[in-house]
Amino acid sequence: MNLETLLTQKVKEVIFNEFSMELPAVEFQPTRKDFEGDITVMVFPMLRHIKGNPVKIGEQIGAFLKKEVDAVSDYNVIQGFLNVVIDDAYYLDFFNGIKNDSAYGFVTELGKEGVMVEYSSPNTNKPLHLGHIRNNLLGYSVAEILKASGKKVYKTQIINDRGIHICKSMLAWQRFGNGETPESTSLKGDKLVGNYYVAFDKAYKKQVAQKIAGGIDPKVAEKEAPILLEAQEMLQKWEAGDEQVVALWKTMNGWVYKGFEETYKNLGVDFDTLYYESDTYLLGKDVVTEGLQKGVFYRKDDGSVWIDLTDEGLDEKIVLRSDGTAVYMTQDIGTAIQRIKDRPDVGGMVYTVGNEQDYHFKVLFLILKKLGYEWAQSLYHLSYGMVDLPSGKMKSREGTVVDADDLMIDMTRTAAEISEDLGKLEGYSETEKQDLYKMIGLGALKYYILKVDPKKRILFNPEESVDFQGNTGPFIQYTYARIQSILRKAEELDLQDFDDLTGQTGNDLHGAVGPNELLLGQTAGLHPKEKELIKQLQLFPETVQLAAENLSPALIANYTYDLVKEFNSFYQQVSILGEEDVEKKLLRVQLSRKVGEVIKSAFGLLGIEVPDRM
RNA sequence: GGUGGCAUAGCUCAGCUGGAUAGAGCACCUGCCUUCUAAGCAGGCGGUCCUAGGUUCGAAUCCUAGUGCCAUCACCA
Repeated sequence: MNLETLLTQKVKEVIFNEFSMELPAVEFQPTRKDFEGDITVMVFPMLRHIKGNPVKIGEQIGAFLKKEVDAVSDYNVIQGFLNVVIDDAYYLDFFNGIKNDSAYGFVTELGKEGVMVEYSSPNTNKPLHLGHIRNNLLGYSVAEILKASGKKVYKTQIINDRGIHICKSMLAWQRFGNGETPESTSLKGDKLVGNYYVAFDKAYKKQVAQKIAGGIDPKVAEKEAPILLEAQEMLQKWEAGDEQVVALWKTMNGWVYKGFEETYKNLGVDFDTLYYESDTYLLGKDVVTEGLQKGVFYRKDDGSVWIDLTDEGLDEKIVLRSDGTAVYMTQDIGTAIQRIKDRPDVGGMVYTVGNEQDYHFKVLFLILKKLGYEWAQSLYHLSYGMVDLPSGKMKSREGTVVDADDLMIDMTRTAAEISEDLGKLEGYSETEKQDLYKMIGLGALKYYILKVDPKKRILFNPEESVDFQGNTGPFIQYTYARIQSILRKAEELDLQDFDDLTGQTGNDLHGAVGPNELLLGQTAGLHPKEKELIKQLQLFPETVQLAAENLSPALIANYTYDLVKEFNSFYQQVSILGEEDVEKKLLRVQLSRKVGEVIKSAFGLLGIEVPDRM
């Protein structure tokens, strides 16, 4: 039984004995470092149910716990805080119970019901940028966390592969491209297409300026620029299935997909199923027609279809244009329904989309609820803050975006410079080194982004490089590498001694003392740092669950940082391999190994790899 | 204007369902590498938790109002 549950029972028991009162709950918190003890029982909240002096009540409870609970070795009361000292044996026992559990912290029996996590969902007219990186890292990580918490997860995205923005790039390429291809220019396909998106905007602005100079009203000029009209015409042709336009569209999208694939691969994210807007944009229409009959929607005189959400404190929202074409909302309705059809085991969905679309998703979920879909109540918008530059918002048309590929290259380069300065990679081949630099560079970037609460905006200053010291990815990777170094030496030193480190049964060196009784009979006790480490390890499973409930990788990042800080302090203060007492040495090596495993597991949830050396 | 989010050290951020003297990192200052990797450890400096009320034994945390920043309210996505 979990210690807190046991203590809760016992506290309730003593209160019932003394006051004939059934406490609804008992509150705990970890004891602050400045006081003696491990777990603190809060007496104040009990005063609502029973009358008395908090110090006295604390004393009564403390005495009872010490007498009745083996794990409680002592206690002290300060004000309304009952600090309980937990016996080393309890912690050792706990550690022995988890040390060989390779999936520690994870729920390995997945539930029947699946959850679909959507992320990335880019437009195919320009390359991915820093904003997409945050989106991708969050989506990937949340999917991994949900999986670890016991959910069956499908990663997906909706690729916005059609629309006027795509036509703009296509038209500009036709106009100014001279038949350029990724091959002929050695450019990534998404970059090439993105260039033409910018080229379109340039030409468009020029035309608008000319018209305004010619005395035309700016608003009219913006709508009537010839190149824009042409793009709109192209969209109509695309919708009509014009062969040439569709062929060009396929070609250019193909270039973009290849480029995206490379970026995703470098970033280390993946997907289980893909949805394309061009396949799904018509789906929602039928649903809207149905909803119209059911009275969920209504038609205005001009033929457009709307939903009235004023009862919910929202506005009216359009779901179909007067010309019968679909809007974004129409398509999202269709896509959601299609996904549940495709995967009947899916009971909920998580949409990883920036907070600028909060309203859109509020409306979408409401519509699906009103349409009577039960699963609509299990839809979540993982709404995250924008990534801003010191100059403000990133704008692709103005070229102020931080490109995803460039950023990854920069980070890798910085990691390489630092590593070379430190010069600890003797014996590594050039490819091994490059792999490591990338691992560290991306570790820094990913951690930097994921440690921040998703809903908060991030200010990214390209002038200041992401740190590699302190609360950073590389710091945690470094600690992992240190641990691996210890484990390598431990094996070299005395393989026999550490047999059970690798999970093999091996011969028991210590005669009657089995691994689960390690140190239990000893008087020496645990070093305070060892105890703190075990306590921190204890928190991992609940942290995974909490992160899953809150869809927050930041909780995992912060947990890992605390664990690693604790380990480094331990590492500095006690000798591991230099310890003479064999049992202590063995415990310390095992502790180190477990910390390493948890770092690896936790970072895996963030999509960050860990190195054996660095 | 309506709605939603955010506001904590010079900077970047933690602070779980209200609990003890509000914590980290960066930056700045001081120590520690002939001993398991110094991308580290130990310590110092640094706070009107946006403001004003309220609830409570107790508020950075909950409620109300205000201020500031951001987003959104399009037959855009």
